[in-house]
Amino acid sequence: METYTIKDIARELGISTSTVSRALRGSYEINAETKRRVMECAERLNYRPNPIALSLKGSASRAIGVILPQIANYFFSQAINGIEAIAYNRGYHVIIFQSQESYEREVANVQQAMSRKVDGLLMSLSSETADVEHLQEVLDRNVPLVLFDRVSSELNVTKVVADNFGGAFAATEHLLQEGRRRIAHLTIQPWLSITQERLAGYRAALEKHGVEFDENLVRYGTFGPDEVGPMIDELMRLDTPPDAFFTASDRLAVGCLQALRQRHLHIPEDVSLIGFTNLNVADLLNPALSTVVQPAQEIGQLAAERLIDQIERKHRALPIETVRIPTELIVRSSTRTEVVNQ
Amino acid sequence: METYTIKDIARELGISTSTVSRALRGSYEINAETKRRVMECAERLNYRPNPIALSLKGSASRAIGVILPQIANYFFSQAINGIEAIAYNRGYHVIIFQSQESYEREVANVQQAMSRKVDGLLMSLSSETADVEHLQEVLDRNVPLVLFDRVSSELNVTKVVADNFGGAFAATEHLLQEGRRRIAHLTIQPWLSITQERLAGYRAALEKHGVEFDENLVRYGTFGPDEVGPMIDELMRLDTPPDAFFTASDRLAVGCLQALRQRHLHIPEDVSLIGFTNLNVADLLNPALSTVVQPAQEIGQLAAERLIDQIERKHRALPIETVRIPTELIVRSSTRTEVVNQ
DNA sequence: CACGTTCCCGACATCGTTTGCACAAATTAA
DNA sequence: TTAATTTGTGCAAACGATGTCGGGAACGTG
Repeated sequence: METYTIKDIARELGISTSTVSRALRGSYEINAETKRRVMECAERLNYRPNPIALSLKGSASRAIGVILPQIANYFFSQAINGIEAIAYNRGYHVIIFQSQESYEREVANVQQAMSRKVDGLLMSLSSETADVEHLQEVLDRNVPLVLFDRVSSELNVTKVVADNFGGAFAATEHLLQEGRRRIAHLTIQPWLSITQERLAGYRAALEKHGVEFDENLVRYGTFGPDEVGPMIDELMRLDTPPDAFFTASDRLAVGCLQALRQRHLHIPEDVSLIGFTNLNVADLLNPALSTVVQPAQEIGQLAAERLIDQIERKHRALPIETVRIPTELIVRSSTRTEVVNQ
Repeated sequence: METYTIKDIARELGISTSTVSRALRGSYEINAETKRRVMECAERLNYRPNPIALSLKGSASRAIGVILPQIANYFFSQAINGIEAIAYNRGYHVIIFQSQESYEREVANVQQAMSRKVDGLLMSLSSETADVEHLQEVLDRNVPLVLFDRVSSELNVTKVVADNFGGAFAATEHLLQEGRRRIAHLTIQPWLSITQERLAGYRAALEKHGVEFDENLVRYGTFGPDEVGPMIDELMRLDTPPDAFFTASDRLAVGCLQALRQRHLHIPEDVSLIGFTNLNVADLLNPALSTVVQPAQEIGQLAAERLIDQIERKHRALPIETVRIPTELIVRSSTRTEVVNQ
């Protein structure tokens, strides 16, 4: 099958390309009969407008760019599903870029997306991203931008996030109610919004229950597969070692579970463990992992909806707001000291 | 920051756009001094060529398209990582499309990718895809195409796959050596290449060990979350019910584990279970899941390498071949009848 | 009959870049 | 000195689609 252009239709019908163009987009100033013939011919040749040419002209590309740290991550892959679902329904294509947690690549991705003329951008910041100049440029160019999950307070745009404070508060309070007092918090880079909010929730719960905050129990990092173990060893060597772990990400929760088991620390007898995760096999783990679940798919959906709303009503600026979606605490064996039914 | 074009440079320097264009790409027919001035100016304005315009011209876009069933899948997300790594090293951008296991969307994705002028296409077929006409078109347009994992025998292109036969053979033989005789095989759509190869490996192992093949023990399907349970009930009601399950995908392995546990069937005492999966938490499950591991990342890498080789040596056609990568059998508690050390 | 409208439609410029060709100036050869 | 060649540069077309003009035909109105 060839690719036909508006010219082929014009030649076939012996009319000009402008007429074809207008007929195709149903302009009122084209004769109904001409329109019909053009439509028929386009149908017959299986004509598809060339989006590249359209983009060159500066019109809408009906594509939205999604830039996020990495796809191989339960939270993000589910968020993408949410985004795709909405975008598809509203007639947009989704182009996905991974920053691989690298600032440099994030900047390159933004440039790619801009120069491929996406109609809008959906982003979750890389963990290396400290300044947001590259996003300021996006705004300067008047390209709609919505941030989700990993957002920046320096940017005045619509954001969609989970209720990180509430989730962390609930998790910590749950551990406290189970009688834990030395709760370690393993989390990611300190400058990320989600890190700060979760830490705040953790501290608030401690305070409410009269447990003193001990910064020795909080660890930040990227935590590759081999780093979790040593860090746990370090924590367990403290004068009063932790009796519970609250981790702030998927990878940390799994890495922590693995490391604790390798060290023959029993969960939840010796220490209990709760994660902030979207792992869909959390209940099949050994022991079943208590988690704070973030509605990843819903976050993706809402972010996509806001973005497309902005794209389509570009004239009348939509209000900028931060949408905060509740999280859910699911208690399983890894934090339950009573009899376990599984 | 504005976006500058070749015209701006030309105006700034009082020369023509053609000269700028040629200077930028280092044409031998441009004065060294002119070149230097152009380079300096481009540098100063932070000039970036507009890829859209380049694509319109029909030249390389330095982007490759990846079309696969879904991202939220351990195998595919790891494969994407492999693809990204290679593409990035060789200076290509990756544009990802999900077919969501829908033929219709796969076709739309192919069209999108073609009209966005990707330099090549990497694909894993949706489970609905029975004919490959839409891919024939890709070849007709002379766009390099490499298939991975879910491939079609009807297409004469380079393919990168796991050794599905060998993996299934090893898994089945392992179960037989553990004394199992009624091995159920839960698999996906029968027309997919991977399904057929795995089934063949399964049969070959049975045959080698003198166990008769019973087609009642083989089930095909898409298996949504609620379908695995009823199917297991059905199998367990057979005159001689299965004493082992061999599943052909990530989702099936997890779904099966969940369903078996809900039914209080003990693993591996009552039935044993082995999966064909890339689940990175397989060893943390309860019980730890034996698996045939496919080197997903390596498959992605090899596929990307082959594709880029083809793109860059388009003139001299590279040999078409099928690369088959060995799988690895990892035995864990879910199939081990002896004492379990986990 | 002259002029204004309306209705359809085509010519042409445009977006940013590459490229074939022409052409002037400078250099070399005869 | 004249002709031929080389060197460096600009003009214009092309890619596919849109949009601004403006023009021809048919009609109505004074």
